[in-house]
Amino acid sequence: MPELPEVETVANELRRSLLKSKIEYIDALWSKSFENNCDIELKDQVINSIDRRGKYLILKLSLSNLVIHLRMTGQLLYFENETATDFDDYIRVIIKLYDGLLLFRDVRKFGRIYHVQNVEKFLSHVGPDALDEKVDLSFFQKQLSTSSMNIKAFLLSQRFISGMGNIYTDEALFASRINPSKAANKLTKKRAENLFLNMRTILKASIRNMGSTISDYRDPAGNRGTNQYYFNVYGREGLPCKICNTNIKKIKFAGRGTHYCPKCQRI
DNA sequence: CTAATCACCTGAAGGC
DNA sequence: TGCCTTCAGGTGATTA
Repeated sequence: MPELPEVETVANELRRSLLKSKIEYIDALWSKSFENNCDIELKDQVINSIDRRGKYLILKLSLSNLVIHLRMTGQLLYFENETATDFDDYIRVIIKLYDGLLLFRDVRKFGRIYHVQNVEKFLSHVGPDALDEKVDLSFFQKQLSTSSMNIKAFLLSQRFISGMGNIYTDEALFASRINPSKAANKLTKKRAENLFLNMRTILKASIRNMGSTISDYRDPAGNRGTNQYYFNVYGREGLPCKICNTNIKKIKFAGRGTHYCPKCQRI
């Protein structure tokens, strides 16, 4: 479900309500949804800051950290005091605060809340965030040059840079007129630069639109995003390309549904 | 190293 | 109505 812009929206929303809140207890209704990798007591720890790296949310506590990945259908729902109204069958973890309630709702049970001591170590396999200032054009080009993977799998892997998912990868490749099967290390300098700029523009625009809601995504207040109204290829199979009028194609590629314009994105 | 497939889960949608 | 298949904003392990 959520990619970088959606997780960023969740982080921004949580910062309004969660900072300085103190944890009373955490109750995992579905045990796999909460992974405790750290012996430190959670009770009475204060949420000091909320960060994001790629699609991971990071709640920094007084002594340890909660790292959250929403995967496909995860949602964080916040209720001030105890006015929780949607305690449905899909609530997997209850994070009870002294002044509120944070519910982790997740239909497909893929999402996780990890309790960890060392975030850097825990996320050592994840590349820097796509919008991190240290990911500049030269860093991006250097990453591209290290891999012969196709560009779609490269962007989805999270290893080189993190935060791009299926939607924004398809959109960024279309905007850059790059075929998904192109090898990362074979992109021309010009195409690589285009991709870098389009990727950032598309991610930032979606953040301004509070993310994209296809079906499940909601922010902590239950709001939908509106960025789905601006897709150029995702979910537009059979519809005319907005540039050249050719029908947008959908194929299975890199294990995912992949949308592209066969004319604008020739191999 | 890359690429493909399965596994983890549930629900919605389409075909018959 | 119901059964069966396929698909879904993700990722990690395993196998070629």
